[in-house]
Amino acid sequence: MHQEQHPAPAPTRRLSREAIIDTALAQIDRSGAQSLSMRSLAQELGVEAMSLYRYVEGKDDLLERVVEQLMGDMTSRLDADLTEHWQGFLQALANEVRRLAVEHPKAFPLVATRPPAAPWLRPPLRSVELVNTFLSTLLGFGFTDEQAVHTYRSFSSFLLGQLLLEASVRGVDPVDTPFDDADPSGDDDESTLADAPQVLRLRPLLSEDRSEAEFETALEAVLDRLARDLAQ
Amino acid sequence: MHQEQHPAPAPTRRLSREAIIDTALAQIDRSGAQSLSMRSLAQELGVEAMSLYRYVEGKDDLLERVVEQLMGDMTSRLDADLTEHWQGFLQALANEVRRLAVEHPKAFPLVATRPPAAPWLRPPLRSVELVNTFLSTLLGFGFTDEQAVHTYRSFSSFLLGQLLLEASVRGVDPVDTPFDDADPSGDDDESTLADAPQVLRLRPLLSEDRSEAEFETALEAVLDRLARDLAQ
DNA sequence: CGGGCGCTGCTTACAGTGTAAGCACATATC
DNA sequence: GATATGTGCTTACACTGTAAGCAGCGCCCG
Repeated sequence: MHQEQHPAPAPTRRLSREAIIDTALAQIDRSGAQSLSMRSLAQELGVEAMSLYRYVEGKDDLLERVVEQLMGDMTSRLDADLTEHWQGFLQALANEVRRLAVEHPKAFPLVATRPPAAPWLRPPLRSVELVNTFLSTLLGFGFTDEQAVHTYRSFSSFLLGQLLLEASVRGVDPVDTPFDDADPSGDDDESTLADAPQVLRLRPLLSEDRSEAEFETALEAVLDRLARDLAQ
Repeated sequence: MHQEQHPAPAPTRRLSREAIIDTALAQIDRSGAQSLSMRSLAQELGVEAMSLYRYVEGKDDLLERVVEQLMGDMTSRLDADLTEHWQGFLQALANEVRRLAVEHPKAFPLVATRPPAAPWLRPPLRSVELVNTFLSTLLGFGFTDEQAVHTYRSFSSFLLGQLLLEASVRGVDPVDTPFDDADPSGDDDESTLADAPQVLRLRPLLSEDRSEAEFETALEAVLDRLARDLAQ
């Protein structure tokens, strides 16, 4: 029904919702969500801005679609990832969401901070299917309603805090060459840190990127905690 | 030095950085950071938009100042709040930041998600002084450098996840009268939830606002975990 | 006291944003 | 071939942040 009948009608002249969303995501990955405009997006698609409105309700809708695309087949990947204990499920979910944050650090803030469609959709778990999978999986493992919901809450805020911070670290462009940044005397850091001796002293330690290891251990801590809560 | 010499020169005609920042915060509290514009802010101050630029570098700078104002005297309040054990300090800090999130739910996303000035400033702890107080307090309690930094990391992502979610729940305007929202048949919720039976079933449970209690118990969990880490 | 000077707020202007409304043309159908 | 349908373009408007320069006031100094 929706098939093309021409052998090769035009190079890329044909617009499509998918292409728009993909290009939008690409542009966000490249230069951040802030600098995405309907016009720049249209230009990259070789098209005029208003043409996009045939496929998308507006910018908000577009961003929502991008988020939807990112959450994408996470649900299916998790269904396939059947494990024997709930810890395995949560671990798989955590890794899945983290992969998203690491692969799209500039886009992750969208997933994390866009106003959720419904009050029970807690970022960064933004798809109803996914939340449903979450709840029914846990219920399947014998959780009570309260336990499942409590776990959902704990887990989402764990993911949000951990990954939003990690994404924001990974999201900054390496434009700031950390050495030789002109201005060798009144360095921005030094001046601000004048009366913050501990920060100054611990700066190298604070700047280390331990995010992967920290994520793992924090995840284990959360799982431990949940196990303890369940046992009690 | 900065004294006024006139008895009463004009009603409010005198602009000031403080007044600008306060009004900006008020406007954000009222209608969200999204809808704050230099022009609307100027109008509320009975002034033209460009006048603001005498006191503020630009909009980004303004928002940064608002954040600064919010973090405000938190450091001093914490210094006064000397406690005997590090748990007390972290508890006081947590409550302080949570108070901020609860009192300014619409402004808190700024604190939480604005790109931090330095990589070692992890939202929502956005002031160098505060971070310095954090570190030196913990060091004062006998923490090693690594332990202090680790605690700083754990604690900031705990606060971020927990409070960003709480603020986003509290931040939505009660415009959505939950009943009688026209459109009685194809309700947005029902339609989306058609194939998410668990979400549909648990909706009341999911919509409950347990944020204060959850915050307390999550905080205790984090403190327990940290205590365990330290002992080992 | 007068003349400059600096500060304050205003005016104008421009480039950029999201998007509403209607037009032109290519395509698909009868 | 005529007509309907959709696709992309054009134009337009209200709004954003902000650069540049100007008008008037109060202050200080000669």
